[in-house]
Amino acid sequence: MTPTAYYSIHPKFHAAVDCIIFGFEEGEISLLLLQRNFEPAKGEWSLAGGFVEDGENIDDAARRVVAELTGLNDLYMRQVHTYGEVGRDPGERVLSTAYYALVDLKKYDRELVRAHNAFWVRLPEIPHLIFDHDRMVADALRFMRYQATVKPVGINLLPEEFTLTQLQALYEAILGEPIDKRNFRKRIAQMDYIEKTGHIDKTLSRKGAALYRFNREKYDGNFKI
Amino acid sequence: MTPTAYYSIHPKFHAAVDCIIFGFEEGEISLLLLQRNFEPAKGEWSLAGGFVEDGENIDDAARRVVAELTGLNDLYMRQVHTYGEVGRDPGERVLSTAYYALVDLKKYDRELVRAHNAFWVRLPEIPHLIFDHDRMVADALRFMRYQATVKPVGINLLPEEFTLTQLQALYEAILGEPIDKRNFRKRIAQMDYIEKTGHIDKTLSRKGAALYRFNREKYDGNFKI
DNA sequence: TCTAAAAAGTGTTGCAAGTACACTTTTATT
DNA sequence: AATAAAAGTGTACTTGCAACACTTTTTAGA
Repeated sequence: MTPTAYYSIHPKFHAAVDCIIFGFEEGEISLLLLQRNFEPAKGEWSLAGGFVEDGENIDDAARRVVAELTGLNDLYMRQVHTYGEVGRDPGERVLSTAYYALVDLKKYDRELVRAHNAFWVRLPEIPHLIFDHDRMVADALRFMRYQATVKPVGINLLPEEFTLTQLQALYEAILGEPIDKRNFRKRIAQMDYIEKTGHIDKTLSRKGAALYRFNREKYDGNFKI
Repeated sequence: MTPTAYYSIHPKFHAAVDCIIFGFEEGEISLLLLQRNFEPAKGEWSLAGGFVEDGENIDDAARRVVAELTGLNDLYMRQVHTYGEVGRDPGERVLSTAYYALVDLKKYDRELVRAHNAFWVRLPEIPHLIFDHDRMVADALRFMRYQATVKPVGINLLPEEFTLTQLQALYEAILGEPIDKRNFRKRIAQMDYIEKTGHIDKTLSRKGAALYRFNREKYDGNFKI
């Protein structure tokens, strides 16, 4: 068999990425959903998705989809799972790889979102989605919550310098449950990669709150060996 | 745009599954590797792989690849990750989803393995593999080891009734490090889904060892709520 | 200037889980 | 009867996690 025949006897498929784009603002997590204005499933709610293009890495395709919709680059983005059931897209056979991303709701491009017929929906109010997108969201949420207990997921959602109160609000939003303030601060104190800057933020409190910063070098260093 | 056009303007790709098939016997984990007798990369070592076919779920494709090579069905098998770098397969663009499986080295079909030019290689002796297969193995191993700390990965590798010594040997092989016998037995005793059968195994020891059984109903029940 | 309000900040105790560690019991074999 | 080989067993220490409430600081407004 020639090299070309080795490949060509096998079928090809559309490869999609579906992005579970979580937005964070004021202690709440939202999910970016699109109302489809095309078939199949026109009018129904779906995740932000797109097709992988020729010459495009699959991770880059996911980044592109998020950027096209929100104008945001350089996000925290992770692959969740690949869904390859035969009938999952009733239109044609499509293999879809799900990614989740976390974006700052203060920074996204409102025009782009509106132009795509997209809307931010708070987690408890998520409607039923098309195809297997409900399952994708559930899988992504579980994966993100697990990761948040292990690594500093979502630090990119905070300003460069942030207070511990802000950080706690972020984690409470991600995990979906309240955290004890003293225990939280104890845990953060053990992480040498979250360091006090010496600056004080007075905008959110009368007393003033110490500002902290995420030190990526120290964080990466913890896993080098 | 017609529904068909919506799909057809996008490219299609070959979809592969690559299987990290771990075999267990006598306290050691091996990996099933193939020496490729076709281009590209003829003569080099690779994972067991195959292409997803029309009308075939991707999970089923992975099961089929393992079955074609070992004759074994109904294994513990989990999706690890999808690799979609543009140049990962130098022949053509192929998106590959990696799965890991755990099989019993006493049960596989030797003829099938030989016919496929495949060999079991013990973990420390794994050679360099083609493409990004080295990374796949590393990812799968990390994933399996994490899972083994959380759930009873690999119970299917043991006989229906097994001794705690056998179970410990399995976990030591998976995790790649020795485990304290007393601590291990304490941990197992807390798992109500691993239950004593009342039978005694005398083949492996003079004193005789109590036989245990994995109770799937009790295990699944632990996560129903 | 005194008071009230709002957010930041701070320790201790108990419990559970994990880890380190070594000897006794049982029985088949010689 | 002695030996060998594997099974089986308990305690003390450490560590991480969870529960829990008051004080400090400062500004805004009376």
